[in-house]
Amino acid sequence: MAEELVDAVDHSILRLLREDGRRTFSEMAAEVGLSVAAVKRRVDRLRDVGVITGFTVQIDHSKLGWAVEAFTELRYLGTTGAGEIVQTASALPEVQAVFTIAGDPDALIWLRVRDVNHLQQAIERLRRSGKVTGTKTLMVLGTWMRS
Amino acid sequence: MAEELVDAVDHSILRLLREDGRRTFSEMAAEVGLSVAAVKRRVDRLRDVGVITGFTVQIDHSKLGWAVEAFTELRYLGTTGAGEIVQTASALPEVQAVFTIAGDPDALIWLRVRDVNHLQQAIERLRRSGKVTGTKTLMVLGTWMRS
DNA sequence: AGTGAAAAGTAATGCCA
DNA sequence: TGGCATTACTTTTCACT
Repeated sequence: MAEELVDAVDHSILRLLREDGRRTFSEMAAEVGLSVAAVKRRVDRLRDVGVITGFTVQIDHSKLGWAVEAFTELRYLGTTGAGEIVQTASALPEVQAVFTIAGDPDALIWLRVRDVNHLQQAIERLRRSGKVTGTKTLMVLGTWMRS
Repeated sequence: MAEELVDAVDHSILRLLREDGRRTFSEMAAEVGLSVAAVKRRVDRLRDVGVITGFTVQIDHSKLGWAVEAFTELRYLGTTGAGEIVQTASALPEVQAVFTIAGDPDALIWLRVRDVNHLQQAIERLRRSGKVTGTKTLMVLGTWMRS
């Protein structure tokens, strides 16, 4: 058995950074009971090994006028590869995420749009952008996300 | 027409923070051509008006041993309210997000689990946790997320 | 709204246990 | 790996435009 990649202190640091990605090293150091330098070294290491892939801001998109969310299940021609699905779908600015799926459907697309009219346009562009054979769209009424 | 909540400079700042949520004010100030104090004031304001809801770290969960993702579509008894759906589903630690849906299904649950065995356990707990009448699970093979 | 400068706090680095 | 001390930056605040 190899040494574990992430110990309990690392998990505490990750939890603190999930709650507030701009927490200072000194604040985290006080919480986990290490020095500032030790915490920085752990965070640097977590980035190096790829556990931490980045930091980002959380945005309320409805306040920016993109109030409607939906998921679209896509079915593709049997010859279509996962890479091709991601490439064509992610080209649309309305596409927030692309999940390729085992079985039926072939992909699940997370869309964020201004309104229902905009949703229709986005779905139509999705349909035309690849070898899409069918779609089913789920309109999101409410969202809860962890953290 | 009211004054716009977010102008072009704010959008630039948001883009910079989406790319790296720990960017310094001085770095952003240089990018957008304002003083450090002006950028800080805008970020503070974006938080105050609720456009920015927080900052967080992006994590590669597969490196932490949670390698499997899935979406489960849930159908509930007709009497079940959206609040109840979110409350019961979000109680499971495997649940990453809950989307309540217009029509059929009633909810879409984003799950993150260690392995397929763990997925089965999570789905069984979901089924028993509320007035669930049916489920359909989509296994995620690959994920692409914007930014 | 924005600027510039001072004060306080934080990050980054090197050296030693 | 972690602690400590030093230096360089960054954040924060405030008076002024």
